Amino acid sequence: MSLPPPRDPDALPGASPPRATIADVAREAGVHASTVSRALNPATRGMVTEAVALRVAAVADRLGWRPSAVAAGLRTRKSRTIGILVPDLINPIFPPILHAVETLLAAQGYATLVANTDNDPAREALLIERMATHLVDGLMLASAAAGTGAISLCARLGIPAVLINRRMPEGAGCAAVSAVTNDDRHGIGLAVDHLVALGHRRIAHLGGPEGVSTATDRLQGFRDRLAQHGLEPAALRPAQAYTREAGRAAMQALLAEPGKGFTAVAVANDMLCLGVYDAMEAAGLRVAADISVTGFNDMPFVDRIHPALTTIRIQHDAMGRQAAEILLAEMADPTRPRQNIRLVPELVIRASTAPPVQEPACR
Amino acid sequence: MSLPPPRDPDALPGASPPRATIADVAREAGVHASTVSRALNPATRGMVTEAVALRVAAVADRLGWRPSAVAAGLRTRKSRTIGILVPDLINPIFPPILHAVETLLAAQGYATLVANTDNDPAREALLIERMATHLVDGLMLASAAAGTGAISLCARLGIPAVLINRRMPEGAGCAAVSAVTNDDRHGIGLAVDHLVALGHRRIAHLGGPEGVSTATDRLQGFRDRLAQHGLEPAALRPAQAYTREAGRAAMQALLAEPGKGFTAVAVANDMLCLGVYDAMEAAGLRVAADISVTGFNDMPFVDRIHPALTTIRIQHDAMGRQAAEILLAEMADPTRPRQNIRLVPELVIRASTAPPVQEPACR
DNA sequence: TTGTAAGCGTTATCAA
DNA sequence: TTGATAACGCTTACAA
Repeated sequence: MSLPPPRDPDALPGASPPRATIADVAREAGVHASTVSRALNPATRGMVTEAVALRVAAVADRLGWRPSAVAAGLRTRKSRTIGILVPDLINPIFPPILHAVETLLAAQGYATLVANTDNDPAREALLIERMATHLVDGLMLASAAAGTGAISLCARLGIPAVLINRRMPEGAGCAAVSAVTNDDRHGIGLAVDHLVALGHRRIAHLGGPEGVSTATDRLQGFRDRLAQHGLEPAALRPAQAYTREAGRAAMQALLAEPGKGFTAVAVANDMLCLGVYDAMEAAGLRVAADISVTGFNDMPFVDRIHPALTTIRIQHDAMGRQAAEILLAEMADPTRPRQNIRLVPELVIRASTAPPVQEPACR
Repeated sequence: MSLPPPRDPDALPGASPPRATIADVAREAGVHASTVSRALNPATRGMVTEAVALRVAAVADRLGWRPSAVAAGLRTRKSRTIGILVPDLINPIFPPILHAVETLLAAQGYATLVANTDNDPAREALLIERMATHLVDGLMLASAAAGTGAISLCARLGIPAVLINRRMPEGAGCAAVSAVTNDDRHGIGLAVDHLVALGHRRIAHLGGPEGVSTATDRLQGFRDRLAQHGLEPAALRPAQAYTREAGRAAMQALLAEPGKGFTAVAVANDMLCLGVYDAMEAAGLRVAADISVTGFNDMPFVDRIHPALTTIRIQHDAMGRQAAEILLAEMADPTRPRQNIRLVPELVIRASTAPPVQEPACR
């Protein structure tokens, strides 16, 4: 690639020269604009003589021509842009997913538009509308809580969409949209198995916010696996959100419940666990020694918290990558059958779980 | 807002009805398209009679009209889109910045295009070109290593840009681009003061990758403050990158250096500290008890690692917000003087620092 | 293989 | 205040 032509030295700083257009290249190369378009577009290069293609490319290069995705998009109704909505970028499980998504899309020539919904359905709808305005070719929703209209909004707007780490409730039009999630039921089951194997019999569940599919699945998986061991939940409590603060509050409430002694708590996600640690510290209880704690996600650095968290490792990367691949495939062929991918999680045993004490520390 | 017209029940799934355009609205409302444009664009609404504005709005609403940012962008050469380049989304200091940026920009009606450079200058250049293709109105660079052509590329492309958490080296055309950074020299100085106050005299520095402005500034700040205390660095070592693994490797090297006993190490960032902890554990050394460690950034959850990290808290939010504000201001007025904002960091004392032992654990 | 011409949806300029 | 017209930069039937 050569440099663009030297700038007019008299130009105001900030006032850059007008970009070369296809018409400019056409004039310089002595061919028609449509020929330039064909020569410069990799998909249509074959329609043009090798010699012409070379000459046009050289001229384009010399003039510093850059394609205008905007002009092309107006004509083709495609922006080569994909939007991704996340509930909360601060939650460490999303950056790895976003990283995987962006990397895969960039390799395919797509730009990635990111927005935070902050768990606000109204904001989510607004952002989807805005993305539609920008003519995104597809949308990845890591934010759609079951029951909100995000998915039907996408359908109305004619935007292909896939869900990441969220899925539609069973039966509620599952087939309408593809989803890539963890096998949350299986995952929480691994935690239950581990706790039971350690000897725990009185196990509580600190769940995610109600209505979120990950929370629902993990709760259900918890109950089912416990039942398979012939046990009942010692206590159940949803957190208000997947935040450290909500985890602290929920754990405090759990500890305060009368007559609900438990020796272990299976928590719906790692972020909540940080709050659980906070609440236990405040209550003078030791993690593992007094109450065993399991997390979910194996988010970065939980191997370095104290005590290191026993948790369920999910496949962040695969999640982002697969969702992006499915979206691209469905964009290319809208009749393609929808997919419901469940990635298999794995148990990571660290130091936050131990055999139970004889007397429940919390009763 | 009312619903768009019901879809044709015979339409293929995925084949949504063509979106209403301004021309459609004009026909239905019995006015000319340009009038519709004026009525619907908040900036020009005043040019049109109240009655007409109302009628047009009603029709637009009924037809489910949405503006096409693409068409408008082609005409106005503005996309209402801002790009942000980050070196590594996985590094936890970036999500909060990105969150702040996206929130502020969304409130101003801008969409945010995100891309990862993975610290690769070639990739960075490519992504900037691609963003130019998408006609971004401005660019936020959290990735520009001093010396790479990113800034001059933006200038050539005529894209307003600001740096976040990075700045141009002194004298190297500082004035050309605004930057929002931490006062890194002051920040590392706080760590040095704290260690000296604890009684440390043999203090090492584990720095960031060479050529990165944060690394340069922190190194310089370390030396300067140490000199003010009448001390020499006990040892200096740059990490290859701001990663846990690079931190581990650099700490191993530091521990292996002959005759360089030190009782404390001021590390250039928290991520590196995780590796420092790893290396110390592997070497059978205790953080704080044997060697005190300070970090930089106060990234999420370092209060929960063991021992809790003494570090320098930076203003992530303010950084993203201010950078976005400056960018918007410079987009509005390109002649606006460039700004070089340095945010003031603060020392957070936790458990990774303690008075030195008499005999250096590492000599 | 190349040229012609129309059009994507919006906004800006000019005239009425 | 509103209407007519052109233009933004590119793609794509269709014609040559």
